[in-house]
Amino acid sequence: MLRYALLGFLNYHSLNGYDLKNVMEDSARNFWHADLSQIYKNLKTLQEQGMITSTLEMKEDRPDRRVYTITEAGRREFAEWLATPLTEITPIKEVLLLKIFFSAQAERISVLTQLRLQRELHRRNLQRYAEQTVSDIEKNIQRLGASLDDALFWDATRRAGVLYEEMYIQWLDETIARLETLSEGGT
Amino acid sequence: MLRYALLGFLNYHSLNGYDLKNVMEDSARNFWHADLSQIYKNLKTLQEQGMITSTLEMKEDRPDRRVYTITEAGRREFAEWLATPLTEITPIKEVLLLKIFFSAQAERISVLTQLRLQRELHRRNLQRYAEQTVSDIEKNIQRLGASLDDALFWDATRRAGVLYEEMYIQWLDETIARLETLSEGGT
DNA sequence: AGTTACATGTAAAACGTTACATGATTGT
DNA sequence: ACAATCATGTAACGTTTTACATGTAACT
Repeated sequence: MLRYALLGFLNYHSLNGYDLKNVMEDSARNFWHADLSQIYKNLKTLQEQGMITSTLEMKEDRPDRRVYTITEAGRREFAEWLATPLTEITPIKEVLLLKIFFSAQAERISVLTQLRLQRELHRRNLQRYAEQTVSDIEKNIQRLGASLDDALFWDATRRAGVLYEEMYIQWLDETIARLETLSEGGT
Repeated sequence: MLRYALLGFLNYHSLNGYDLKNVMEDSARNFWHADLSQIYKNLKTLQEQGMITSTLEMKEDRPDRRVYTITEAGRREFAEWLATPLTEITPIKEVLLLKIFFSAQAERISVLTQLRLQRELHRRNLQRYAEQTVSDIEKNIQRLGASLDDALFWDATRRAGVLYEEMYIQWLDETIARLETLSEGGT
């Protein structure tokens, strides 16, 4: 899957591995992430498959950069992926829910502490997504040389992040409240 | 992570690999999943580490079953995991959002079709979670020999599934509406 | 006649994370 | 002084998926 993310970004603009990582983190961190070594490995594979080419830029004061450019074959593969509908839902793996599922066996106070900690983390995340306004998206448009059309879709993914965090916080509040009510009477 | 899911279920009741898979699918599919071969491999590792033991039950008409039982060391490791707070949020990887992010480059109609297909899939999922009532949870309580306390936490994870799907459908509706409005004027 | 349920596993490939190695420049 | 930014990569490890292998019994 990562290969398509990389092809997608390179389809706007030629970039090196390090910058790809940063661009991804700035624009897609609420629905996709990859660490640097994974990105480098994928770039190597994509080049071997002829989807991208690279040139080494020599720098005197800074480290050399290997800049990747998408090929025609790469554009075709990417366009094909874009046009192929997903026939399934992305399955979720949510560690907190796994823990909560088994938490009848844990100390009630410990569970509450953990839920409150997660609430704080999600609250911060929500704030970040909510503050990421149109001007931030415009910054990315310039950096990648994208069009105004892109802004619409990018904002839709940002909006998904906001809704997700709002939903998550609502669930945490509900669950915390239920546990607090229980604790009043018993242990 | 899967190891803790397996230990958690075995903490209620001894089970074989095949049944673990089914129990997991029935009770945890909205936040965790694993395929059979992965489960078998993890069970092997857990046994090597002394967290579980196994006995082979010979059957005449059906295949033999290897039934796993949690050890004291296993219970300790599981309890420790339960008590350790998560200091981070589980990062999301959502393929649909990755596609939408790049969809300015796709046919508008194709994007709409894909969003509508996902809406139908999420609608079905929501229905399933909403219909999974208290009686279903009671079934699982009996199957695993769990307590009524567990029902509270299991219902909380079910509720998380409902909220997630409602949120997802809301986002799809919003995004579809935005694209439809755009299409009225232009291409 | 074909599929699903029951049941366990191996092998290979794909995907992802963590640790290590290197080293200059810029900001606090 | 210390941390962060810039920059690329390898090695080892860990996780997950897919394909293969085997075989009976019950259901449609």
